Amino acid sequence: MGVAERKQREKEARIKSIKKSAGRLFAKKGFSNVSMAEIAAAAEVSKGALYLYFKSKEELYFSLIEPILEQHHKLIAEVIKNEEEPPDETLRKFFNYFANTYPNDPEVHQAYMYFRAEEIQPLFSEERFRQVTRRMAKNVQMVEDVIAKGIRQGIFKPINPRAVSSIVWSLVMGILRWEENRKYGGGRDQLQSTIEAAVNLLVDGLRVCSAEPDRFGHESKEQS
Amino acid sequence: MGVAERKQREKEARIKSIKKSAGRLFAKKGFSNVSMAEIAAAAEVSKGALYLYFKSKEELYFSLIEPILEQHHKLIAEVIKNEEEPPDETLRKFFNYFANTYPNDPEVHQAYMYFRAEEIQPLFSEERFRQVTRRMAKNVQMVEDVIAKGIRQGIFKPINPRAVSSIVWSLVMGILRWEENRKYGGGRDQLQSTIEAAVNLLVDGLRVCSAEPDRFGHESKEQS
Amino acid sequence: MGVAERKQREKEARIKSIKKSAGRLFAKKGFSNVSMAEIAAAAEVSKGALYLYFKSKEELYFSLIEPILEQHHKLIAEVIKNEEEPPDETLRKFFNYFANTYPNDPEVHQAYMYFRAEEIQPLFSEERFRQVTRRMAKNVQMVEDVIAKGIRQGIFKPINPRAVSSIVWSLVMGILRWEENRKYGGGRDQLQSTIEAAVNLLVDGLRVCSAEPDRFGHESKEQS
Amino acid sequence: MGVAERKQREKEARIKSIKKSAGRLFAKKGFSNVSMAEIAAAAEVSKGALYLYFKSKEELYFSLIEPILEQHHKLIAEVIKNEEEPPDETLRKFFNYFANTYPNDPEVHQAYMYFRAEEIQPLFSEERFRQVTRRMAKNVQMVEDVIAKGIRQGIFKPINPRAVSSIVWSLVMGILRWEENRKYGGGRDQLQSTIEAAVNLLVDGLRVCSAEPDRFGHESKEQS
DNA sequence: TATGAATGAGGCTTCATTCAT
DNA sequence: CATGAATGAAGCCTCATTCAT
Repeated sequence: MGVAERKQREKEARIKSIKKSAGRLFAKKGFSNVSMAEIAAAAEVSKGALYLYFKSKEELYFSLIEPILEQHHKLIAEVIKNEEEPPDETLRKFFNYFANTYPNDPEVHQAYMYFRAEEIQPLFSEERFRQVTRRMAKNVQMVEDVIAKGIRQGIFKPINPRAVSSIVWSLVMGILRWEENRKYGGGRDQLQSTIEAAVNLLVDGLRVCSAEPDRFGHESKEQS
Repeated sequence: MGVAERKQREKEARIKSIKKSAGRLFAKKGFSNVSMAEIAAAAEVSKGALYLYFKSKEELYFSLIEPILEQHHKLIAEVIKNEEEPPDETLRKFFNYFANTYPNDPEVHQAYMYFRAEEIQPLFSEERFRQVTRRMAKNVQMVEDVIAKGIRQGIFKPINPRAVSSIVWSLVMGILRWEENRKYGGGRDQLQSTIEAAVNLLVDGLRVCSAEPDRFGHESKEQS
Repeated sequence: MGVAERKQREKEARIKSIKKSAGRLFAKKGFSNVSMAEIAAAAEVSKGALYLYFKSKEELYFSLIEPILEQHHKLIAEVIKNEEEPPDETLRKFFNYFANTYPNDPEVHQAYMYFRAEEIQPLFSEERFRQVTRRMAKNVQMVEDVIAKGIRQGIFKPINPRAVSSIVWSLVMGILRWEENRKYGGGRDQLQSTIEAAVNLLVDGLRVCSAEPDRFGHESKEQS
Repeated sequence: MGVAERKQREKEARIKSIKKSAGRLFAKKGFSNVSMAEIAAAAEVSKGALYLYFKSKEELYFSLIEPILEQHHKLIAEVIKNEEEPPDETLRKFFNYFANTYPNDPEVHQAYMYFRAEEIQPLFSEERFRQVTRRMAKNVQMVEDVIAKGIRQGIFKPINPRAVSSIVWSLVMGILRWEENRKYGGGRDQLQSTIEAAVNLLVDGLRVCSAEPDRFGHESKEQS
């Protein structure tokens, strides 16, 4: 029994190690520029071992993408269900979610960011591809809902919520990518502060900029 | 002489054709998923001809990246030198620059977007790589200067200009990518409107949100 | 012009050389036991060159099988159209066809003999597979027709022509294989004489033999 | 003791099961297209267990071939020793032996049919290879002896007995293969009837046929 | 004794690059 | 200059075999 458990643990550790290495590499160099041999070497397993756990390179990639999409979905769903919460707060949480989870698993997040429809589609089975895009679409929809709620509540200006959702996702993904490049270039890690600045700008931009002086004072406190 | 000139013209046309085809393909499928044979076929030249004009696949890629960086640099330099122009207007122009030029040459812009330090570095000579990153750094610096000017002029809130510059670039790059994926997925092309919405949000977010009602009225006109 | 022609000739020579080597190897070791690297080495070309002329290993194999099937078909068709010719003579020609052509191109014939439905099917496209089996069926049919004619003419005993066709093909293929094995084992080449003996036995066995009614009656009892 | 016996029995059952599965698979797909994993799964043992009983894949294959050769040898020896029996009857028995035993164990017989000198030699140790070929040669010799006896007895025409032996073996092997392919193609199983038709034809062809001298003369001219 | 995870050699195929024409 | 056939390294994947348990 103890043996079986240990084996199970070891197996899981191995899978995790492979995923970690693969995620790092995919994130660093993109899907096609990473060879299975490279991944195997990074994970310190044999080439063959990769295929013990993942049917193919695509499967491995997918196994990295999929849980992130799932995770995002859940997170946002959770937040959105909180009807009490002001939408700007929700947005802040959304951004912070990335700022907080990204550093724990940057590689995997990046592999997701690196998802490019036109590059990936020919490599994946149609079903897999659709599965990913559908999930992504849902995630976008949820942000859209937050924005729409804000508009209904009169907190946000009446802007096309779908456009804002695109902007929000573009902004987050863009920043993650940007900061990663910066870090790689030797710059300091400023993900947290950049994300924070971004969400502040965004929320300020979205907000119905009030006429009352004290409102402004209140806002400037938040932004500082 | 006339012959020599014609030959020269033909040569240039050929190079242009190759670049166009290569740009389109790189943008569509990424660097590694495009073969030289594909590019040659698209440009209607022989594989060998590619190597007459470009030392390698990397060189060809670089030849696409480089002028864009140069172009960006010049454009922003131009704008920035216009000391009279309000910085928010400058930002608007910056975003519009992408919205306007991208559709003309989406391939090349995208090839630039795909430039990711860690992916590209192993493919390029160290010198080339440094050249590109240096150029990019300059571009970032120029946006930073615009923001700084806005802050000095009291038009923008006092936010770390470097952070804002990162955000601006992240946002633009993120949107281009995002919209490309959306387009590929069969969605309508909404690059123009998304960019416009984004810059409006950004400028509103940056602006010192005034207490005067009419200022607000003025702003909302711009945004609508 | 001369250059183009020479190139064409060289190309054809190369293809022929590849086919020759491939045929020899397939015949010797079967489809799956031969590697493309082996074929390339035997043909003294690079691995890549194989793919200049053949899309895949299967395609190469098919290119060896197909013309033989075609050839057989034509030959038998020709013979059969000769309505004047006694069927036993036709059979003799059929056997001699193999005895005569096999030594010129033993490898290719063997690659054909080596065709095994269950081994090949999973490796080939459904269409290719059907194409081959259909052609084979036609070839069998033609021999059947010869036998049927002989029976109608009263030259052959009334035996199920389809069974005889199977036997004829089995016999020819069996002998080619058998003799090849013998030759490989160091034995003398006796293909010609074996084939001749076989066809003599076969024709004698088929022929309405005895003049005496009761002898025939006796035989037919045995055969029924 | 009882335990030891049971273990022994279990072990033998296991070996038998492995051989059965392996034979079936080899027959269906050929030597190289069958993986050890496949065999293990079919036999419901672990991959490792295969190597407990067989040193290698080749050894396993050999263990299937060898007893058949042995069996053939014994059977024919038995038959031949029956000096009383008319040789045509012996031939009939020989053919029937295949027709009767093949369906019980088609896999193993086929694995034997696939034995082709040039394919197998590189896979086996020299000693093993020689062992198999020697055994086969003996088998051929025995058929030859039957034919020779028939000729001596005046029952068969005076034809080269060695040639006839080759033909007999070629015919049997050819038919087994042919019928297997037919069956795979969806056709009805006609092994029994085909074998019977074949032996009838063969015996008729071999037999000193006509009562009239000139008929025989005519024939013998053809055959010589 | 039995297992099956792990290994790594080797198979098919693609493709950047060269070079004879 | 231009071509495209040829090369061979490298990529993905399979599988016979081993070995720790």
